[in-house]
Parts: sequence; structure tokens; C-alpha cells
Amino acid sequence: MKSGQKSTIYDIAQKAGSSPSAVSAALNGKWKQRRLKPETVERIKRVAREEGYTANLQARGLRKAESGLAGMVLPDHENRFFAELSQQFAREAHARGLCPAIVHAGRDAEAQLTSVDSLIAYSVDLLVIAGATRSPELAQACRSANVPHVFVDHPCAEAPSVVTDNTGGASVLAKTLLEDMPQPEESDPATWLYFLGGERHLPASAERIQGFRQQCDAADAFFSDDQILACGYGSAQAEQALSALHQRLGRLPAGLFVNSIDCFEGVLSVLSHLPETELARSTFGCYDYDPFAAFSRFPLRMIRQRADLMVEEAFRQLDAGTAGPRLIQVSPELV
Amino acid sequence: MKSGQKSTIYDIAQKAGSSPSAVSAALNGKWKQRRLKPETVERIKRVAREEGYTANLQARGLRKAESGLAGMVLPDHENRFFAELSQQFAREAHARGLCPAIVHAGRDAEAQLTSVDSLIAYSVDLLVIAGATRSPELAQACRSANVPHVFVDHPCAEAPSVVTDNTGGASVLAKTLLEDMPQPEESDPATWLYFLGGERHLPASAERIQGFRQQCDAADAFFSDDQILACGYGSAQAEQALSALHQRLGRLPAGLFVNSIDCFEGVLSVLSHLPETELARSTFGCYDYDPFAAFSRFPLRMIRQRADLMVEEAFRQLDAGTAGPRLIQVSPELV
DNA sequence: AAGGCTTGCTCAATCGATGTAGCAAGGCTA
DNA sequence: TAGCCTTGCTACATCGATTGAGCAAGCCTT
Repeated sequence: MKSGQKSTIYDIAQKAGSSPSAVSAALNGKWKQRRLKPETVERIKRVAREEGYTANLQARGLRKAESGLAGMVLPDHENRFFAELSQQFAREAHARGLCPAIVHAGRDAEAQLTSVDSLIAYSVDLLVIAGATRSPELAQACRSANVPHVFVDHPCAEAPSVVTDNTGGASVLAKTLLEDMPQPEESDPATWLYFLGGERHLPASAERIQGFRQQCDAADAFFSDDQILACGYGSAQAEQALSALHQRLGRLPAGLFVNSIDCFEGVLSVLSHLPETELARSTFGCYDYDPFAAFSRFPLRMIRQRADLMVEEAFRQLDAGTAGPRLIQVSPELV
Repeated sequence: MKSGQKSTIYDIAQKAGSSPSAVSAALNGKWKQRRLKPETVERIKRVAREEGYTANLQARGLRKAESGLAGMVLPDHENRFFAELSQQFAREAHARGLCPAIVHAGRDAEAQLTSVDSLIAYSVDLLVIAGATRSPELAQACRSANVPHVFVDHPCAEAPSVVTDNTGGASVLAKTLLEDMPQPEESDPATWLYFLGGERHLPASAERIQGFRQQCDAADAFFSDDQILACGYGSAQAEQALSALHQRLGRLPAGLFVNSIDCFEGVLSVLSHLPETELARSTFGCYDYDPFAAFSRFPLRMIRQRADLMVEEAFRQLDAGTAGPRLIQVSPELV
């Protein structure tokens, strides 16, 4: 509350007529062990309050080799799922008395590594890494710095990881769509169920394609690899791919499984040019959730990833001190 | 890269056969001023690389009385606008070589103060505070710790603030809606334009109401205070308020100005129960933006706040060292 | 050959909080 | 009255990086 700079324990000690160690002990509740008189403690606390003292956490962190910071690395903030992850992360961090430091590092492997290094350099007490592009290096960095860490969304083969049950979720969605649409016929590609978006070689997409495939096979609805349109995650790419399909089929396909909310945006821009009647003949599903997509002009099944449960589970791993590889799957819900 | 703990400049110094000061100077590009031989610098750098050395930023921060951290306080992460703010904040922080630490503190004044104090205790080099509930205390805390700070979204009377031009944005939206709908008649409340959501006493709402009011007055379309339904920011409240209005009028009003995306969610759940024909008779606008809302079943005007420009402007203030009160308005765009 | 300048480095204090070791004063026992 | 314990506190080293001060060796000048 005074004039210029923040006060330190030395200032407090002087004004309270005692020593820095006494101040430290008094303010950290360690005064019983240090055998300070209750009156002394009271005096110190009063002075500290008057001076508006707050501990310099960098100094404390340096001394104790920890920081009180909980680090999280995210690819971006604009995606709803990641936003929910960070929200929940902040909640859990607070619950443990840690200050959440959330860094969005994009999807570039180098940038992610830089961010992780940077957080480690601040001696974060734990690290949650979401959507890692190249996880082994990141895990290595954490391990050599002795920082407890968990991967979320994209797993790491060498560390505890919490991921959505992609195969299961895709299965459920595909099954629902197949039930809602007429039985596909091999002879007419327009009656098939299509998978749109993502990239075959990325783990998440691969798993979803697997789940999709399983259900199609089970329903005798898989006829050709053409049903998988892994055009990437961008909305523009999805738009283009769907346009091309629409052109080729001469109509919309009977069923469409869209692999992400971004892709769904591309899908919507195609659909917005089409008449109501054409939409009515098709069934749509999206592997991702957005409350407004729920209000679209046609019925839409969505898979919602449980960011809340995933982060909870991640902290459970951290609390338990799990260090080796461990894969935990969290089931998403169908909306 | 070695076995156990992180290496320090002392370790590097020893292995390179020099002193800690030399290591520090070499690795920080200060070797010219400190007159180290280029070869020595090379040797030190090589050893540092081999050992996988990274500076302990807490120690550096303690010594230099700064941290390399850029702090941001947000009410939450799930709102699209705040997500964009944080995204842009992270970008700007990186561009300045700072590590973004984003803390979501909710809308509770106490929690926000705690978060600000905590960030200050880490010696953040700057602080951007978004959606402050009680700004004076927060500004006070920053000032007494000498931390450069800017308020965003909710202004502070004692510090530089960057806000959306709410009145202007609301004016534009209201004007557009009035142009798109038939001329309201005083005798028939169903032909009026209504304002839905927010709270009269909150600055942002008050300004938007003012802009709304201006345009209505200019178009001879303001007849009664009943046109302002400041029911709060929740989607459930908006849903209830709109239901009640629908009941009372016997139909949807001719025009509806929805004050936030959350409220709009509530509006959508009312609309989803109504037939297409009824929706077609009304004109809708929302003071907030969501890409999926853009694809709704009926035409919808939206105001998009320019989070990017706002954060840019905030950093411009920080760079300029503005300290006193200063209010900067950023115009939102009509979508 | 004494004095001064340059080059290339090292020493040691410092930032603020923590915690171990230990000191001084008083009380109690033998 | 010496020896020991308890109580209530202080001194000092420590964490790791930074930086002002300064030292030693070599060269140049006059």
C-alpha cells in the first residue's frame, strides 16, 4: 500500500522488529514448528497486511524448485473442444492451488517444443499437452526436466495419455446414421454413407475411419474405398470435396459422416445453396459438437467429446504420479 | 541431455573451463560488450548445446525483476469472443518474445483480484484484463506493483482501456434491422422491434440499448419501454423472456435484436418449436458472432466484435507506455 | 623502464524466500 | 553450581542468472 515498490520480507522484518526468517515462517503457517510466539506472529502478520505484502513467487519458486504454475499447451483457442479443455484445466489447476498458464502453440511441432521448453524453464509443476504433433520429443523434454506430464487428445507412446475413444465414438455415430437412412444399395453410390474430412495417416482420423468402417461392414454398407473422403481438416477442403461428390452423384449422398466441426462448416456452405427438398433426403452426422450446429435446418447427430472428463482424468493421472506410458480412453457422447 | 537434473550455468562453466559470468554473457549475446573471445563463446555454446542447457527463467526473472511472462485475465474461455481475444493475445505476446500466461478468473470480482495479484506476484511484464467486473481495485493493484496494464472489453476509468464501440455497433445493427422489416406501427406491438438480453445497469448493455434507442427514435419506431427486454445474459432467461413475449403478442415480433450469443441460443430453442412460416415474418439480429449461427434457417444479421483489432490496440497502448486513463473504441463489423 | 591502454577474462554481490544450524536466556534437575 | 532442556528467536547459506568492479597479461608509448 505504500509508495513505490513491492515490499519484501526484509522490509516487513524491519518494520516488525524481527528477522526475515521469522516473517517467512509466520506468513507460511510454519511458526509453530519454528517456535515463534503467537504475539510475534500476530505482529508480523499485521505489518504484512498494512504494507500490502505479497510474496515474490519467482524467488520462492527458485528456492523451492517449483513454481506453483500449472502449464498447458494447446494447438489453438478457437476450437470449441480446446476451449473446453482449457476451461476445465483452469478449474482443476485452481482447485490444486496452482496458477494455470495456458500457452497456445499452434500445430507446428517446433513451436510446440519451444513452448514446452519455455514452460519447463519456468519450473511448472505439471504439464498437460493437448494435440501434440510430435509427442516423443515433448515427452523427452518433460522427462529430462522431471516435470509430471500428461498428453491429452493426441496420445504419446511414452507417457500417460488421455484420449477420446475415437473408434467407439465413430462407431456409435455411424451406426445411428445407418439406422436413420434407407439401406444402402451397392449399385447406387448415391445411397451410400460417406465419411468426409480428416487425414488417413493421422491417428485420430484413422481410428474414426476404423469405427466407421466397422459399422458399415456390420450393416453390409461398405462397398468401396470411395466412401472415405479424407480431404483434410479444413473447411474449404471439405467444401470442395463435398461439391465434387455432389456433382458426381448428381445429388447429395444418402448419408454423410463429417469428421470435424471445421469440415462441417464447409459442408454447410455447400448445403446452403441447395433446396430444402434435397436436404430432406439425406442424413447428417458430425464428429464434434457445436450448440449452434444443433439448430441447423436439418436433423443432425453430433458426437461431443467430453473435455471435462478428459481433463479430470488427466489430473487423476498426475495426482497418482503415473509416469510410464498409459492410454486412457474417454467415451464421447452422442447428441 | 544428461542424466538427472537440469544443468545450470555453473555446470556449463565447469565443462567449458570458464566462469559462470562468461557463460551467461556468451549465451545472451552480450559477449561483445564483455569482451569474450569468439572462440570462447563458441566453446561455451557448444557445451551448452550438448548439455541441453536452458536458462532457469525464475532465477533470471528474480535477478532482472521481470519474468518474460505476459499475463491475461479472462472471465471464461468458452465464449467465442474471449477465445479470439486470447488467441490474438498469445500471438502478440509471442511476437514480443513473451510467454503468454492466460488465467481465466470467472466473473467474480474477488476471483479476478486474486488472479491479478497472483500474476503480479510472478512479476508479469504486462497485464491485459478482459471483462473486469470491478476494475478500480484491479488497476490499483497493477499500479502499486508498477505493472503496465490495459483493460479490454470492460473499461476502467483509471487506466487505458480498449472497448468495442457498443453504441455504434448497436446503432448499425438496429438500423439494418429496421430497414429490413416493415415500418412498425404504434398501434400494433407485434410490428415493433425488440431488444432482448443483457442487464440495463451494466455498461455494455446500457450502451447497446442507447444505440438501439437512437435508431428507433430516428425511424419513429420507439413507442414503449416494453421494447427493451433486459432479462440477463443467460440463454435460459432469454428463452423465457421470448416465450413470454410470443405468448403476449400471439406471434413473434416483427424484429428482434438479441444482445448476445448466449441469449441467441435461448432464442433458437424457442424458434425451433415454431413453424417456418412464422419465422419468415420476422427479422433477426444478434450482437455477437458465431459461424454456425450464420447458417440458421432464417436470415440473420450479426455484429462481430473485432477481438483481433482490440488486442492489437491494447498492445499498442502497452508499447507506448500509456498509463493514465484513456478510452479507445474499436468498431465492430456487421456480418 | 615506468606508465598507460587494451584485451580477455573472473569475483563477488545481488535479486527475495526458505530452512538448517545454532545462539542466548531462562528453568529445571542432580 | 554444573549440566541439561526448553523456548524463542537470528544468522547464514542456498536456489541460478546477471552485472559492476576489477585483475592480470600483453602491447605501446615516451
